[in-house]
Amino acid sequence: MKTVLSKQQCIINFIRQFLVDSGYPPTIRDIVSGCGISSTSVADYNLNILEKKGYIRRHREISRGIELLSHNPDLANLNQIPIIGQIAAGEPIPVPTPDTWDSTISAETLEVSEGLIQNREGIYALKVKGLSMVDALINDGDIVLMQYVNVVDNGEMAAIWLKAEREATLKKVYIEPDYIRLQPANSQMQPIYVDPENVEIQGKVIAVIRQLT
Amino acid sequence: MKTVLSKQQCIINFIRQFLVDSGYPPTIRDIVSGCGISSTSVADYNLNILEKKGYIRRHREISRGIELLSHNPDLANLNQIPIIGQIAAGEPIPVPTPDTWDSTISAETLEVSEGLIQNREGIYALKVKGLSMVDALINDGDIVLMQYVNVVDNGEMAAIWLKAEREATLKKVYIEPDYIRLQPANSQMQPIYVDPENVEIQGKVIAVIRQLT
DNA sequence: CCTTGCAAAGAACATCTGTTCTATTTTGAA
DNA sequence: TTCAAAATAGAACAGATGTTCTTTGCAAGG
Repeated sequence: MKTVLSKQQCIINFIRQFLVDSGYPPTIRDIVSGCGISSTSVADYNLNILEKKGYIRRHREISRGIELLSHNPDLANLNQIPIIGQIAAGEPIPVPTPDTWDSTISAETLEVSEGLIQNREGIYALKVKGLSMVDALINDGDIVLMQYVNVVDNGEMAAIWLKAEREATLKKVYIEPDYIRLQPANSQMQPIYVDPENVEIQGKVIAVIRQLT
Repeated sequence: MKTVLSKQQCIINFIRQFLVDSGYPPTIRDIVSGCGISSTSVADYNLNILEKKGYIRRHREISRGIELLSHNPDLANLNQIPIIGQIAAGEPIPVPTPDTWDSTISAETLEVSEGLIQNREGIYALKVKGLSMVDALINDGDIVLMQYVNVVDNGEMAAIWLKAEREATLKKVYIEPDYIRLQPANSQMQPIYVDPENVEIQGKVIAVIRQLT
């Protein structure tokens, strides 16, 4: 199997990894050996192209003067999100209210990078139990990242508790004159319409994470 | 009158600031001029003390080999995964060539916590384009975390390239005596059976991440 | 076929940069 | 004060490292 990554992409990745590992940028010769390049001039050549394309900035005449422009890893921050329970059809959704928030103790937590949850408050996670959400493209065992809210904008995916049916589900919510339309995320499925009185919004979905073995 | 900041304190601050400003660590002579020190040997002398005290790590014989230890533990368990392209039915699975480079590669990366990818090698990510993977519970715009492999265990979800159909797809793969069974992740869907000759495995799916607004 | 331009190899070069050595000054305790 | 340790100066050295130049291979276009 031949090399899958193009030379320039390999260089970018290598610099990024080197930076994380070492705390300082690589030399041209580090890149040469790290990316299997044959000559320093080839690395130099490609670095110039990468600079022209805007991926890096080079500081001439300065050793290790390669600055990665795309991303500042220092800003990356991991957040511990509590997995406070599971969501399944026919079971109540265990949502923490702001006052009970602090006392919530959860066994599991999820590590999420800052990018997924941008400065948002009231984030928690639920584990999906059962196959009742497949129409929302959510499988058994998936983790849904949630944000605690009372109201949602039209079209946002939210955790809904249908009082009459005693059923929890994840759907896109559209508020229309006489009823609320719950649209599955799967475009091949039909929406369902429910009485606003019957709906209780428990939070909106920020992200879905499915981990396979 | 004495300087308020001790020399060593000044050095630490200078290194930190220099790193933020430049993206690479300072040389000893940068420190000399930045902290008003009179000789490189003095800077060297104090850097050694700082290393002994545990504030920095020095990499000998390496230019700019000064690593600030204070902020690094957070970075340790965060990984930058390159999003190297997109996967869609009817398009080749992106093996980045110089032309796909410009349009797709981007310096786009995904920050993933160590837990999601446990010490695995050859991890990359693809963005799913189109609705052709809904039977695998994967939506338009989802990110799939992939690992390069040639063979997969029975039941693992993998990126498949069907040569005859010229179609890329994500399915669970089961190798059976005379054919390969491709099972959608969605249990409501039927499997398809294909000739082993027609199948090219491009990598297996480690995780699916769907980010909603 | 020839030309042109991109990409790559390899080597030589200039200088950037950490290290080291010795001499000198300052500090702090006895 | 006196002396030893700590800290500072300055310079020279050796190795690390970016740059540049020439040559070569290859593919596209005329």
